Amino acid sequence: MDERRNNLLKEIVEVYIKTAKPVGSKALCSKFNCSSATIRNEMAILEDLGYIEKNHVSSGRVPSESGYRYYVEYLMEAEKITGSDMLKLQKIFANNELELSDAITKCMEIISDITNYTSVVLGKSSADNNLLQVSIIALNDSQVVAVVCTDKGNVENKMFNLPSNINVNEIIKTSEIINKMLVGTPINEVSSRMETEVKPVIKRQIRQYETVYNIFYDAFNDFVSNNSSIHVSGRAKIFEQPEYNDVAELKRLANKLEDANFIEKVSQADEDDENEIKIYIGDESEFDPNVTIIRKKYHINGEYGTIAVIGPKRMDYGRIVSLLEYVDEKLDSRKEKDGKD
Amino acid sequence: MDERRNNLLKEIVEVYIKTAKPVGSKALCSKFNCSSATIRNEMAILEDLGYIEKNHVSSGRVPSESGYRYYVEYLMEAEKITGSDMLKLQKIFANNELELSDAITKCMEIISDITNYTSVVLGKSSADNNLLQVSIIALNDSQVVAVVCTDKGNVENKMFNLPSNINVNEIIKTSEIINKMLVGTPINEVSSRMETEVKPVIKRQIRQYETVYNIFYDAFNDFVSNNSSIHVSGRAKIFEQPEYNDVAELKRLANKLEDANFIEKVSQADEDDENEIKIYIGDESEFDPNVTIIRKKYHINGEYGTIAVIGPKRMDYGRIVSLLEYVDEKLDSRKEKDGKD
DNA sequence: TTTAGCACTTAATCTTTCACAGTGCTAAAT
DNA sequence: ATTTAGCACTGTGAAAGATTAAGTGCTAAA
Repeated sequence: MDERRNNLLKEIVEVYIKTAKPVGSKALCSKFNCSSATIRNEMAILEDLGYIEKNHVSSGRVPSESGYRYYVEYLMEAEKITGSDMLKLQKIFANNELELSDAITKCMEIISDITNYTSVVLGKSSADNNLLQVSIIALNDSQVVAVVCTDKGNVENKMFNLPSNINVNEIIKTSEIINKMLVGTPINEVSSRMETEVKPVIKRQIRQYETVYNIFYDAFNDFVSNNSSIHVSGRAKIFEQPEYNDVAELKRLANKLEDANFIEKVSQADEDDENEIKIYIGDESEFDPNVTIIRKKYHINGEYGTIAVIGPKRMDYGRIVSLLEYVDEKLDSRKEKDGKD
Repeated sequence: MDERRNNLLKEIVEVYIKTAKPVGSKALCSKFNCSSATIRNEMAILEDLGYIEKNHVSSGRVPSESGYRYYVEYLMEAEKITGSDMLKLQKIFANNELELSDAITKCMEIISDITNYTSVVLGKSSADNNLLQVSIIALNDSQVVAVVCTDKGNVENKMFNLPSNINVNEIIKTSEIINKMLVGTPINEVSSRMETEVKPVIKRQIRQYETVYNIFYDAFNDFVSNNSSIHVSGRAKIFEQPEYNDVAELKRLANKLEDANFIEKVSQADEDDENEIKIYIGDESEFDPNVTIIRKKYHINGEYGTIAVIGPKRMDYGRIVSLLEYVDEKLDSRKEKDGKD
């Protein structure tokens, strides 16, 4: 891959990103000061290398999946966020009242808005949270609410109907035992410590210990499973992209975006590096062969999360990366200012 | 409108609902034991009356908005829920573990699934709830969580950063005052009683009373505004309907279903009768001229809500009504069994 | 290596044709 | 007074061809 060939591929990818139309040899002559025939020769080589494709024998070229991959890896220039993009996001961070997690959501809404891609915020509050206390609020003789609170201020609650043979006081007594034993325990370890350490203790002190135990066990489990928030913005925005100018394709994607485990697939960022923006092109996304997902982990105040943008493979990589970088940077600086974590 | 004409309109509507294709005169001959010419004569009259329409001069007839209206008002027969439909919903109510509000959501998911329409559950927990207690949980010297709990077991929480000149104990003291004064107050009246009754009291007893007051005021306000849940099922299901076999129409609806205030428009059920299933056809829906919304209010355990189904105007009115009736009935019986409310 | 030239390919668009499903109207039949 | 048969007419939709535009690959010369 000599320099001209690299530049040619770069140009093809970028023109295609901009126009969504296959790129022909003529269109590139002027840029490279040579004839269309020369370009064609080079294109033939790029095609042999698998970086570009033809839709049919006489069509212009379109980047292939590995073409995009090569582009983001070696050709894409670090793009600075544009002034107007920055301006729109700045407004959000200017407002210090906004809680950080709301600020993230708002940012992604705006990104979705200005780019016509779909964006996702997945927040997982449970990680890095330690149990602060579990309290019992009695509604009446037969109903109680268990409220679980962590040291990071995340709260989750669950209501229970008590069987008639269980007294509210026993529940409260149990909660006191748990508080004494488990304060400070990482929230996702609480369940197992309940089983191994707490259960034997309350077995001795509480009459109907099985039922009582289950109430608390359920409440903690609920915490871990419920305490994640999901925000999808602009589900319909992505349909504005010209690749979805087709009923079948449109329905297919609409269904996928609706699918319950869509979030899961989009945000399997567990293995992502904490500090890196990752790009998953087409099949790499494991969500849909025709989209690209760009995502970044974040970590503020004991809330782990992922922000992600979903667009066509022909998405504006440079712009999205610059936008996500900006958001991330702003979050970092706010985090420091708040002085927590 | 003599009987034959009524039956004719009924048949046209029902055939069109089933086939989504304009209904011609020939297709109805056998059903009415007369020639197509006779049917045509009658059709011309129905068209003059505004109940049916033609797409073009030589097409079959399609019900008009007022045709559908007339149909649901006078012609539609009370349909009994079909066995297979019932079976699918029964599974949900068989599971007594499920909380009622979850059961509703599940039901609507299933309805969306089996009918290919979109469904919505809007729950408003705040109505009919009375304040049980507000508790303060201190995370550290500068952060507290206010937990508001109602007698129906609805809990909402909000975290606050304390300014350095405010002591946690003052917050706790305030919470005790509030609890003493306001227990049992309907949750949506709490804000105003805070202003008129509580504020003067804490003004005397608490130093930085303005800031402290605002914390609680905000927490209560949050309760009222946050304590509504929205579930939309099968946003993409409705696209399977043949009327959305067109990119522009599909995008239009996708955008509307995405729109933030879509829920609001769909569920403006305030003026609906508590016990009646209401049908809003086309423009009547105030959401979109090309859809019908069928909805029903529900009211269980201090949770007001609305369930709604959104489909094309050509939706299966009888079936949806029977499904919603069934769900409502089951909710009622569960409500009695639980013995609350 | 590059380029001009040319034959060839395909998609896309437009036009024409044609059958079909349906209508409205008239005049005869019941 | 209704109902019906018959017929001319109309818009749709699918199929078939014609035409154009964009772009390619290859060859041979520069």
